[in-house]
Amino acid sequence: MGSVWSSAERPAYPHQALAVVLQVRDRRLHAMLWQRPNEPFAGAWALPGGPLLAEETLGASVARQLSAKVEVEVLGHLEQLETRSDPGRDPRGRTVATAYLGLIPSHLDPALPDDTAWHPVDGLPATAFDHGSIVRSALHRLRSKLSYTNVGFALAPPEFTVAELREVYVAALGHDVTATNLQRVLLRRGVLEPTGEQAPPGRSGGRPAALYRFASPELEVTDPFAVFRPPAQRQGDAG
Amino acid sequence: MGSVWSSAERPAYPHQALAVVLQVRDRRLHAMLWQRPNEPFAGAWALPGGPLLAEETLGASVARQLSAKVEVEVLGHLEQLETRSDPGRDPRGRTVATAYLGLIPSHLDPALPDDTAWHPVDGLPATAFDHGSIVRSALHRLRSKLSYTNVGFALAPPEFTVAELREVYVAALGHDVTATNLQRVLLRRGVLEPTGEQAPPGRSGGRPAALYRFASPELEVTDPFAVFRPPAQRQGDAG
DNA sequence: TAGGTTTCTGACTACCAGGCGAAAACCTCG
DNA sequence: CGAGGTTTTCGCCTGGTAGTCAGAAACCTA
Repeated sequence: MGSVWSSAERPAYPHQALAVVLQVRDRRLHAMLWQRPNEPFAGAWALPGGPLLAEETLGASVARQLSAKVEVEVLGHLEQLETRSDPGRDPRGRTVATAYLGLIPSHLDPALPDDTAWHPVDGLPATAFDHGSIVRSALHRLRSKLSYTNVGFALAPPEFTVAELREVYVAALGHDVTATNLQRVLLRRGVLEPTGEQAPPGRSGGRPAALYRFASPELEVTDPFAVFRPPAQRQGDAG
Repeated sequence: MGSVWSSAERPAYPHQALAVVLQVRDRRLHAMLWQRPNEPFAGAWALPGGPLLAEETLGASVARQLSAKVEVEVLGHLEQLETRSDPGRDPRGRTVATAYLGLIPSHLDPALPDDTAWHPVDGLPATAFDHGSIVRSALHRLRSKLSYTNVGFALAPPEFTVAELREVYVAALGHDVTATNLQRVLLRRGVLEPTGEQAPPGRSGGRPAALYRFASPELEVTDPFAVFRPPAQRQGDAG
């Protein structure tokens, strides 16, 4: 890197920004994919994305590419995931691709182009390139972060009942979660707070639910657990 | 991406693979840096790395670049960290860089080239490009992973006493850790196991310490905590 | 007003991390 | 050979947090 490289020694590669956009729809977690009309992988489903342009960062690029599919304003969260560099990942020629993870709150239903659709993440159709494996990486990242951060805010509407939030978590995590425990854990951590309002009484009766919101619309990590923490930081140390 | 791009529409960029190589040396966590002889940033310290070649993956590239500094065999762990794409990150022209995190066990002392040296991570010298911020990212990643994975195996010798392991953790985490708690936590999780042997009695007396090893030389994540886990996975549920 | 449905709250259990002190096992010195 | 010092190990206690369950609360419909 310190040396001066001739152009022969500094090969350059087209670089793509890809996005795994996830949303809970109809109680299931979906990924946004578009269907390729041409070879290679004609008919297969691919992640939205495209070339990194000369003057933009990868973050700006992925936002720009996504704006061709949905209004970027619907994205509740966007973070870099990983970079794929297998020389054979695109049969047309070498490209490097950096994937991002994007999340859309469940109450939105943005219009999509004709070639683009939502697919449940369990049971994806045939995918192009290495995009199937990238979606699995994104899934893993999301499920981990749901446990020790407040990313949930990016999947849930601005205000919600505990029952609604539970549906989001069940769909995203892929397994059952009890409403009682979800509420208590998130309240104790301080990531959830009551709005003071009540949801309109249900169609089928029952006690009206209280409304909650996420305390911070920023991503915060609640330390995984208190293991190996400096002694002074603990709380209940009177003796 | 589905369309065919002309070369004007598919700009290409030199791509670097960088490595943040960390090791605990003399009870402090150090990063491996080399000093740039030329502009830009002449005299400043930079991460080892270099250009991604035509037929290699980023992982292979970073290993190849590192082999110019140390024998790659000393690396106990290597994982992708993040990709930097700021168009202005290199004043000579745009490059994209993918950083990796590498770890070397504390009992090794590989020979380094003359321009390369270890620097304590708290108190780095002037760094080139965005490399200082990349080191901070690596630090954050390492410290998180020490809490909920067994990456410690990549920083510690193959066999060690609890006191020795404690020194590694104290250096890497940057704060104190009690030997008692460290031993109990790691044993309970099953990431540590006794070898059955004893360390040679100390120079200054004292009870000889038992030797331990990491149970698995593979990276394993011990679930951060049991939050939002499926009900059936719990153990002591008799009623 | 009675019965059904949904939500909320509190109590109980299990598990895990942190801290402390005593006991164990070794050394050196007198 | 015993006393004192040093280091490690082990057990006990505390506090915090997650999971489960049952009952109370609050609404609807009939």
